[in-house]
Amino acid sequence: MSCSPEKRKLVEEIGLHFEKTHQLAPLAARIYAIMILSPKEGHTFDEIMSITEASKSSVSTQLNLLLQLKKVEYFTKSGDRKRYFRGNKMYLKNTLESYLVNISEEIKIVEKITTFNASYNPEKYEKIGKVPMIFKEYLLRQEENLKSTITKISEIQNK
Amino acid sequence: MSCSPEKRKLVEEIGLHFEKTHQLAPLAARIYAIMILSPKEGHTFDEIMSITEASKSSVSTQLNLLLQLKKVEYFTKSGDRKRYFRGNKMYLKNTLESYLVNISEEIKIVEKITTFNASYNPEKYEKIGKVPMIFKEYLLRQEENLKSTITKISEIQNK
DNA sequence: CGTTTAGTTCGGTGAGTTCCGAACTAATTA
DNA sequence: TAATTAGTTCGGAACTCACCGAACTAAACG
Repeated sequence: MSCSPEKRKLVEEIGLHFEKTHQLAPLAARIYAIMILSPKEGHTFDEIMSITEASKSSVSTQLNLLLQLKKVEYFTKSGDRKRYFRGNKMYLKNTLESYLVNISEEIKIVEKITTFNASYNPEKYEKIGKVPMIFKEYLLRQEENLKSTITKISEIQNK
Repeated sequence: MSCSPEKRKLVEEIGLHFEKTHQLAPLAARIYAIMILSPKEGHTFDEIMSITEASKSSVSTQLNLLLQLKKVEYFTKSGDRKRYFRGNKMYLKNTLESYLVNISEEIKIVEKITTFNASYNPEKYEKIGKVPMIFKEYLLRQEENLKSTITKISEIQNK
């Protein structure tokens, strides 16, 4: 049984974080946390059940969701009917790519707001001045930061 | 009555965005969107009711929530019993500051994961190599970007 | 063949959320 | 003083969500 109290505590904490940042149900977030904390060897379905203390059906549903989202993958061992689940090796890259989508959405929203204000509230728009522009510049820098980080990670993982 | 079909559509769209990014109920998110699209003049309670087509009680509850979160503020006009609601002038700065909190949390989480893996899974940790380090560098750059943007906005708004 | 293993699928259930109407309050006006 | 205005508060209806148990399937084993 591979679960120290320390790991259990970390699973709880990282789970809470993943619930927010990846918009996952509590159980899915905890399963994902378990995967991240065991980078290579993989866990069986039963191990996940016993660590999370959740039911078979819940583990099945949430695990399939994580597989579908490509946050988790599995491998098999010959002469062993079980599947071994682990975090997708590209999980950090995938995380960054989803951040990139969010940033692009936010840039579009900011553009729509400034366009609207410029044409419908020109006099008020003048008063707000440079703030939306500075915000957009911030978003563009962040987009750049994300893109270059994704490239760096890809270079390492594809070699 | 200050509500073109274009504005209504934008309110819907930005509302959906705010629901996710600010974790607000649909109605609260729409009210906040209305405030952002009218930077200065302010809307009365009744205007908000008629734009959102929501009930008095719902508008009251969600508006008070937004006031409490300092996303919205109000002013009054002498000889007029109504309150005029508008987006908090510091809303972009406040938004960025909440991002900053999230980034700091994420940095802590990444540190905990790498520490855990370094001590409990040293051999696997070796194989993942530089990826978590690159991720942390990305987060630190983003933190820096946020901090300098907040400073810029403060300089403009405090003068 | 019957049984075990490794899951999946279905029909709830309990908790939480979002919104509403109705009754209320507190200040203002006629 | 009665009525209006500008909200607030309360109780509940309708809905969603996360999870569960029980019954199921499909492959492998004895």
